[in-house]
Amino acid sequence: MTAESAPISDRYDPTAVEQHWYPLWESRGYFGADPAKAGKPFSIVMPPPNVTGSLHLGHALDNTLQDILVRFKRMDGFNALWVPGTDHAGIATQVVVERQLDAEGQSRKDLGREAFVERVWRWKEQSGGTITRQLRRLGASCDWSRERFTMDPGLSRAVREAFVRLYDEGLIYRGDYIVNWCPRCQTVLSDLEVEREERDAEFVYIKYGPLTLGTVRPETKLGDTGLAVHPNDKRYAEYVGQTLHVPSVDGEIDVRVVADEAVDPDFGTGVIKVTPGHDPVDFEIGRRHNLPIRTVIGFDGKMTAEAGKYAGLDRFECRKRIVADMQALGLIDRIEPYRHAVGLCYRCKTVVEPLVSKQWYVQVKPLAEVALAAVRERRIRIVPRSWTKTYYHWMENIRPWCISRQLWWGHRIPAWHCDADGSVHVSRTDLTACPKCGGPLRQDPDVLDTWFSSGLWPFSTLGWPEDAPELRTYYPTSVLVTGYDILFFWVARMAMFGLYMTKAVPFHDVYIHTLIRDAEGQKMSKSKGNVVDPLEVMERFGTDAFRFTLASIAAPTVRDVRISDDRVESYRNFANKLWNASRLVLSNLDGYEPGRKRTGTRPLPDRWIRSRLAATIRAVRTHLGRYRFNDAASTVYQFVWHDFCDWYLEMAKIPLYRAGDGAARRQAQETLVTVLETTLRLLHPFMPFITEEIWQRLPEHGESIMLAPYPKVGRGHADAAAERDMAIVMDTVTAIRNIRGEMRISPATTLDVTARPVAEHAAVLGAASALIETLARVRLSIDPAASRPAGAALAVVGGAELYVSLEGVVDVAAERARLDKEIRKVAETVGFIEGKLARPEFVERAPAEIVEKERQRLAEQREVREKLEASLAWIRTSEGG
RNA sequence: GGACGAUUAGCUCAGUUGGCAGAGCGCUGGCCUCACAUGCCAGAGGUCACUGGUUCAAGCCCAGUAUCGUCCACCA
Repeated sequence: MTAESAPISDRYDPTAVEQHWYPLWESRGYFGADPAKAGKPFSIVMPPPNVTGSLHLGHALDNTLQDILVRFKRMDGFNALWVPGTDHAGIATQVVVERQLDAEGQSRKDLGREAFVERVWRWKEQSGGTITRQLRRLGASCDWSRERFTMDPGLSRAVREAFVRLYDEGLIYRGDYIVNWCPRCQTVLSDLEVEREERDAEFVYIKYGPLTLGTVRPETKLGDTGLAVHPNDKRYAEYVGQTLHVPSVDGEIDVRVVADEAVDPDFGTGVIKVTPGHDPVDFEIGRRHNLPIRTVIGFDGKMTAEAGKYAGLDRFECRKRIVADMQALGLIDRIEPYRHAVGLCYRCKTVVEPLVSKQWYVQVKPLAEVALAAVRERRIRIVPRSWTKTYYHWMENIRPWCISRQLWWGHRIPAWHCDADGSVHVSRTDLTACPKCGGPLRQDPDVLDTWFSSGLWPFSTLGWPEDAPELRTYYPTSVLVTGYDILFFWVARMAMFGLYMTKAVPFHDVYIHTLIRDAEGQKMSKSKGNVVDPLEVMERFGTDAFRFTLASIAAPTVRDVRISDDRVESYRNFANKLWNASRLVLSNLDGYEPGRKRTGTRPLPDRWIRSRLAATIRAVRTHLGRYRFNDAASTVYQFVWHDFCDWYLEMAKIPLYRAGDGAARRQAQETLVTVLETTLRLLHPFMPFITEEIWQRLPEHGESIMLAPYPKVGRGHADAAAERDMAIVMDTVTAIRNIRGEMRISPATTLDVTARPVAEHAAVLGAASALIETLARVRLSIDPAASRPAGAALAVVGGAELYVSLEGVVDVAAERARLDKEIRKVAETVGFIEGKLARPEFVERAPAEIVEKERQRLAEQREVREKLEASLAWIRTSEGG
């Protein structure tokens, strides 16, 4: 495709462009990484989305940022790898399939384990491609040939390896403890999987013989095996050690009174009932004092046979009944309203029931210590730093991790039970006969917590436990990019497992980005109906605009961020701006000779824009290196729109459109092409599609912009003199335009302006007079000795006076108002600086350069004020006369 | 009960080591100027939540207050 082919539309049409380039990039293998290739390795593993999920804004942000980094590094000569993949998401996926079955009037039990798991695999095959297709739509340049799924054979092998190693070292064990049980999902949950929610409840004061105590869970009264008070509580000292026979709902019961530090004497009556079977605190108290466990609520959430006449009742139904019964028996002292936090299953929001059961645990304490040290010693760098404290706090207070789940979808625990001799065997390979007695074995029915396999992700995806070349080249990975919501779930687990399994950090940097909310600041959720669909946004505004929005939103210090159409729209306009700027360049290239070396010195605007470009490149590289995506995005935005389009293109039109001077024209063409081409490469990681499309239309281009080098800045690219001189020109133009605006003079009118420059600016203004004449629509004469013509407005720019002749007649009132305003502004500044310089402390203590700068500024501003005031006086006299 | 974050223009938000307050959108006025009206030019608009402190100098550092938000936590 060339500039000479079909006319280019004045509207950028993202859809066609995006559909064209992605498949081409992918099929040409640009995303593929080769461990044997040259270049310093740079690697990222994608946080694996749920295999059956679809793309939401969080994924879009997360993956856009990763893609920006990977495209940047790849262009910059690194051997860059981005591993994509998906997670089997045990409980989440199982819940979805169970709902499907439910709609068909079936349950997983009806199907049986094997058929159910088969069904989940089918669902995975069916919907599994959705999110990866959507990631392609987003432009994600990951190496799809290395796509992984947590239940792939290789990764499953890694899971077993990890499990066996931990078991062999005594860090995995099995035991009866109180757990968080979800009666709906029929599984245990880890502490992290329990959400807290404030709810209104009743605080019921129950009489236990001579003692009275408050509880929010009266139904667990049936499981009480003791009462507890604080050891120092004198009120109840006489009862400690006694066993009380007290009337209850079902005759008399025996409860032993114990003294335990866990009781807060100032809360309620200072007495608590101890139900070791249904409360974590009570469980611990029970253990300390050898109180028996009575389980009165079953795994189904209904009262057990132990509950006597309440057996079979739903636990909440039972609560109401038991309160009514106690009231009838006069066992209730009083009831108070009470607000407290209840634990909910993070998947289905069912109230979690604490129950005692036998589960598998990882003793993570020793792993956590190593993971803690890695962050403390900065071998893992968390960005922004403020998250390290949260990480420390969690790691320091870590408790055993319950890893077994009573689910069917997931990695089955590699442990086999022999019913004959009761032995348990953990193995990397499937066992069929008991190694001890030769008898039959059955595999443990439970599966592992999803996060167990995700915790291995950074190295399991690279071939671990094999000594794979990928692992040797790309591990430890360079950076992990994720939201703070899974800092504990995932990042902490990877840190622990990575260090334990591989003796190396799994990643050098962890970049924790913001979470996205809707325009009202609400958390997005399907139930609220406020979910912004990224695909719809891409459809409406284009992928590049969407990506740029996400990058501009990613400020490192921000926790939550909102997204609104306005913002995406403005970046859609930005893409369009770039498109049209390119159109201007491409349609003015006749006579341009690509290979030709430039001759002579460049004109000021060319030197200036090249210097600005260099500064922009430098800033973008710095910002990306610090994960300041928003700063990188806004820097390049400012450069493209304001420096390049608003100023340089307007200036370049002069040599471009003026016939005759071929050399000047070619010089402008060379700068236009160079700056545009470099800008496209600079922008490519943010806006991959439009940059490739335009780049391919340039007169000289390679195979793909993806393979082109990322812009670098050499010494000598910065041109301070050009920037300083251009500032004078730009200020002059702006000052004249300002007068034009204030006076309501049509832009079509050419004005006469006389400049009376200070000596050092005379040359600059002289050289740039054609520029100023065009940009400000004036006829400019420069005269160091000029005096003010009659009927001219005045502007003061950098020491120079500009007399803007207004067709001989100044709109006196307007000019006076304008001058008044200017003078007020300047006077304020003068006063401010004078005040500052008047204080001896400032002059004595502040650095000399700052004091000197202030002095200079004061002199300048005073001069400006004088000139403006003289002009105002002059106006007054002409007004009066 | 802890911890963390936020409070800056009408709105949404930047502000990296203290040295004259910034952007986008919106608003006002003028422009269909041969890349772009998804545009151009100009402009208005801030006691940087509050109170103290440190400093020659504070949006930024320190202490406290208020409001909002998030996470963690076994006061039943």
